[in-house]
Amino acid sequence: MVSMKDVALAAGVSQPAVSYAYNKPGKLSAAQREHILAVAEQLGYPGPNIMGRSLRSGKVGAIGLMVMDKLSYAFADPSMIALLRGIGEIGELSNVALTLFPLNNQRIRKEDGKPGNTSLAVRGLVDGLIIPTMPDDHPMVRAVIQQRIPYVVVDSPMIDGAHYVGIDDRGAARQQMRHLLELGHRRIGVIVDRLNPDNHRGEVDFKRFKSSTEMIVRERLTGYVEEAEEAGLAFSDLHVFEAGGFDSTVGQAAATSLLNQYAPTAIVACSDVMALASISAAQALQMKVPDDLSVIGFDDIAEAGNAGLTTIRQPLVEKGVYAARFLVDILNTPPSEGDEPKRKIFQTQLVVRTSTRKLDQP
Amino acid sequence: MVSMKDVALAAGVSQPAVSYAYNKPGKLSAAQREHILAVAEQLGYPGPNIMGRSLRSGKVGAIGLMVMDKLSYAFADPSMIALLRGIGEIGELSNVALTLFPLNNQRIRKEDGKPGNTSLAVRGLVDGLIIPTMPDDHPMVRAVIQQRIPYVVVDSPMIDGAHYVGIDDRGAARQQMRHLLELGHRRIGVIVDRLNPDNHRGEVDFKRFKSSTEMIVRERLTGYVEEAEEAGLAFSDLHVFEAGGFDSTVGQAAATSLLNQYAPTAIVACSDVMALASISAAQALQMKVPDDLSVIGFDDIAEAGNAGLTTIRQPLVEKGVYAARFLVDILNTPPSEGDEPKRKIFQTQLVVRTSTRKLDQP
DNA sequence: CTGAAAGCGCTTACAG
DNA sequence: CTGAAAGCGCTTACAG
Repeated sequence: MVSMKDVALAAGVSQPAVSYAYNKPGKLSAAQREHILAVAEQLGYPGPNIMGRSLRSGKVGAIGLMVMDKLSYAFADPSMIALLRGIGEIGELSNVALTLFPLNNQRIRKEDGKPGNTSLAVRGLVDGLIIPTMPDDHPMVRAVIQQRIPYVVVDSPMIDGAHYVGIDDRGAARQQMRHLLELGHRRIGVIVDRLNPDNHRGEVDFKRFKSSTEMIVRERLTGYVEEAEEAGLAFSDLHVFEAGGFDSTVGQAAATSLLNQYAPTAIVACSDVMALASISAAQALQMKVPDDLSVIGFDDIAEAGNAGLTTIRQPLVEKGVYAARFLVDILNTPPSEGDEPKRKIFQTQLVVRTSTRKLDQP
Repeated sequence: MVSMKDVALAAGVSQPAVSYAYNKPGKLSAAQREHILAVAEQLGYPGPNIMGRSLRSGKVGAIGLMVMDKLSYAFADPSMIALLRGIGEIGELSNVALTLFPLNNQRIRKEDGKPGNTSLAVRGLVDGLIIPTMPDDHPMVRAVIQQRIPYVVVDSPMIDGAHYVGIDDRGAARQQMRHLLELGHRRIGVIVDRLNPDNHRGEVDFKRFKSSTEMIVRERLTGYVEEAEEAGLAFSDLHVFEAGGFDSTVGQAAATSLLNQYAPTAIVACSDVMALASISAAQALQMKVPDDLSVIGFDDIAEAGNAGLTTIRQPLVEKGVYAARFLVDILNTPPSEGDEPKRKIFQTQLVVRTSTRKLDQP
């Protein structure tokens, strides 16, 4: 690998002169600069090495995205893809690379409290991080804060003083539930993806609901319960089922259990993926949507429109745009005392399609 | 930022001792090591900094993916997403991060040949690269080769001695065309996404076909032409239209022009996105698929199944798996003389659904 | 098992 | 405008 030293030697100048040729053209005469670059070209010198540069300057030129679970799951999740598209739009404006960190790769502080390898491989590889939808108090998030890596949270966790992009999850969830109640439904089932990252599947009792570490789902479920209570329904009337994951397969399993056990007339799902899985499950049981079952989702991903799914629209791509923009702003502006954290709470919107209908009076 | 030096000072040991505590436990007594790690913990030392480490060791712990065009386009492209899923599956096994480099961000060698900034920001940020579907002789690919960054090509360009993952594009394309010919179609239109990255749109003449820099599309088009010629049709009988991009919008525009100008009974598309766009265009013109128009795609993305699209299935995810596996192997095995480049050519398969049918005899 | 030295490639004060 | 020095944080021979 040819380095600045080699170029300097061949050009008959000092090594810093080569650095100036690339980074501070004003410090050199035009002739000197051209000579150096010509020699570099001839030697096949590829330009300043990022590692050397960033060790000195502290800047890398990449931003990172934390990914819970496996990377391959993330790329299978439409709402994550939408977020990535949004981040990508800003990333390219700002000329940075985007690095994805699957968290299940990272070695974290040992649980037993003994001194262990607390390494977070993020450090040094990126200038800042976007943290989307992590559980409360995840050790990785603690590590990021402790290392003072600049970061922006999308959706969760809500951290005091952190830059944040999200929506009013509880309010949107109430709107979801209200829609079904207004259509006359009272026997309503709920499908959530997961309340804790422990892959638990099945019916959710009050205790598990309250102990949830996933803020987004907990907030939505809280919204469902609040809205239902105003209509005279208790938590136990709702029949909440947890899929234990984010994909269609586990969603269908959860919905099948729910339908078999409680025969609801409507299902509220905490994501479109879960809602579409519920529709598949219903169809497999020879039920027609919306004639035999109303289903409402959350997100308004592209497939929702195709499938005629009634849902809550949230600006998935825009959230990525804002998160990336916030992060780039932070990185370009040295922090000073009294800085307010940047916050953006987007509006959501009920989109009524054909998967929900008025309950026939018996 | 607390560094090894600080930890060493506080622990009363040399700085290399701290390094050993993290990386070569055998070099220290257990007591010494525990003491150092305890002090590190107490100081909030986050572990060895990647930049410092990689400057010495030459290893980063991340692999990169080159992305033509904008990052946000890539995340909108189902076949790119599938590739990413495959790469993700291996990445997590090997405990590496995945960095995406949008090429339109990268500064490349000036076209005029004058000495310029030839920087490829990739260097130093990743240990190796996956290069998917780039034009022949792209300056970025040349830069990668010149800098001796380990890389694996997916689909294109075909480079002598390069590690490679792909399919038999020409053969698969012939199969596509053969399917329509066997159904009796003779007035056949072709929709390709793009033959050159110059955003040209419209009908493609023989000269443009031959000057294409996009190997994959060129190969497929060559397959169409070869197969058609065996059935007595010339290039000019095929009415090839170029969308000038990869998304549905430009695909619909191209298909609309094709349908209006030549009223074909069948369309061969070089991707499922283009095929589905063609179906939309046909429907907008009050044509029924397959009654008035047969359409065949390429890729077999998820939407193809839902839409009943006849297509060529290629293992999109598996290509990512192999590319990542190849790269990880290369990085873990020092290269030696006489190494054969790794190659994997996957089989493809015609999947007949409901978007194609036998041409009614007039 | 332990410590002091050298150096990875670079940038940035600093002195001429 | 130009050059020599220092140092970013780390790892790896090398000597004890």
